[in-house]
Amino acid sequence: MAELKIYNSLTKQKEVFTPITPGYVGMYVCGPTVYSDVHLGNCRTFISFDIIYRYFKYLGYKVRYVRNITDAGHLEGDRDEGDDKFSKKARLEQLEPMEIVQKYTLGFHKVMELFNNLPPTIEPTATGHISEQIEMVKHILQNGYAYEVDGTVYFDVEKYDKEKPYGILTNRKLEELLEGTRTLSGQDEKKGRLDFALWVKAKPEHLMQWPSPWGMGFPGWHIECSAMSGKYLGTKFDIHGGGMDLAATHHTNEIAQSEACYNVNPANYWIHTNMLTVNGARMSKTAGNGFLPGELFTGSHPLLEKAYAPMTVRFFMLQTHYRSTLDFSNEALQAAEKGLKRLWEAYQNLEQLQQQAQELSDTASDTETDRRCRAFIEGFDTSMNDDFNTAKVLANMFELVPIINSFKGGQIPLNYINRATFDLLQKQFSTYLTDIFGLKEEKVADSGRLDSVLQLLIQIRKEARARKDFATSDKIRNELQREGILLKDEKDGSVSWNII
RNA sequence: GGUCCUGUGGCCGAGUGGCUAGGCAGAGCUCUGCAAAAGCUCGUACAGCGGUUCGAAUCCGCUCGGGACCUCCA
Repeated sequence: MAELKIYNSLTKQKEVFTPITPGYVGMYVCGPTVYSDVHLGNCRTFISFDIIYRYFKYLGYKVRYVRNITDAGHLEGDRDEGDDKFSKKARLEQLEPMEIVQKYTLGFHKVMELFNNLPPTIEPTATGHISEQIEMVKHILQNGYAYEVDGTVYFDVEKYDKEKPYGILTNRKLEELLEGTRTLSGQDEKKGRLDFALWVKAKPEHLMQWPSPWGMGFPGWHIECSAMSGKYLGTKFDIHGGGMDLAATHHTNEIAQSEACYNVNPANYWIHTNMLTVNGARMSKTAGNGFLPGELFTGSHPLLEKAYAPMTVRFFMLQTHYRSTLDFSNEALQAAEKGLKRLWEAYQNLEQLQQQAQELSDTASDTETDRRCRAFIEGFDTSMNDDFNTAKVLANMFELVPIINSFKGGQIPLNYINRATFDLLQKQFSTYLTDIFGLKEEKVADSGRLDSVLQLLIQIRKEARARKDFATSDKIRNELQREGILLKDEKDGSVSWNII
């Protein structure tokens, strides 16, 4: 197996991936908070990790992929008068908090399915792991890195930092962080300005609360990921992932919690995906510039000129490396749409050539073409092994497209390559497109009946052309085109059609 | 203010110290009754200024521009 290199945010360099247990990968990815619809930026992260998950499987690893659902009430701000997100939204919509959770969890799953993301192998919820979180808080208290104030438990960042660097993930010193912290309004029961809550005391009217050794309350912002990753992957596992925005606080605190509790950094490799931007600014819930997947698929967003299919968006994302920002625009999306279409046509051409390829011999009649094809195909794995460089794989695929199309169109004889090369080409083209990149062809509804109707029209047109009645033949083609159906006269005299 | 990232041809975007990614758009040609599709050919880009080097878009420094994080957010 070739070496896979992954950029590790912890060490700021690419490292060869070595699993803790040979043949197995444990991966934890921070999932969504289900109090509103996921926007496209969220989707980008989950699509990126879906590709990573799929690639590990392709490499033959058995992967345990854990992605949580955050459904426990977290404070809005760093003050105890803050409402929790779920009860706030619940009052707004006159629903129980768990109804909100259910609604948006289902919505999230639906979106993931539309993007053809594979489900994680375990999808734990924070509310389902309250006791695990309480246990972990107890441990941290016992180890002396936390303190309780009137039913709320805080993590003692300054004490922790004396023994282990707190800002290790984002390369920051405690003094710098302290300077950057804003002065908080209201009375502050925390000892240190950077201290964060592990457990929060709930007011009586608070809708989501659970009993604990410190009274009724709910878990803090970061403890759920620590508790659930520890439970399902062990206190030390291979990969922890999430969006870059989580590194500075959420992941920094996760590391501190695990170190304080188990004396380990939970993950060997930290992978952070970059942000999706709109007009150069980050897409986010609070900025209000978020695109909802639904708005994209229907084209109902004011900034969109038309609707884009889920697979177009997925492909669009694959054209950029996961650690680069990606800017969202109509032009870029339209380019992606056309590019993907071209890829699918080459893919179909390859399938059609299969019959002909049966007769290929073991020797290629043009070793140069054969060699080039092999080099491009072998480049797929090489590029993926270099920190999952999907953009480079696609570039190689596009290099192969004119070659494949020329086999089909007859510009290049198929026997320029040998049988083994053809088989490899077809196998890898298909594997990458569908299994690793997770792309699928958009279905045309009721194509069976439509096809027989079209075959009739194609036949009539053919007869018209035979007697040089081009007025009739062009009328058929033009009228169909107006209805969104494109006829193509192939080289061999046959006629094919597709939906524009 | 602090910590980082980034600036590539009309647009989107890979990228290794030397062998000019790729996509979209555009131009010409071939094929075609005409189209469409497909194929072929074409643009020699790397913010600016210095430096290191035989050689830099790629390394270093400075300047200018853009962005992220430091506050819930993938």
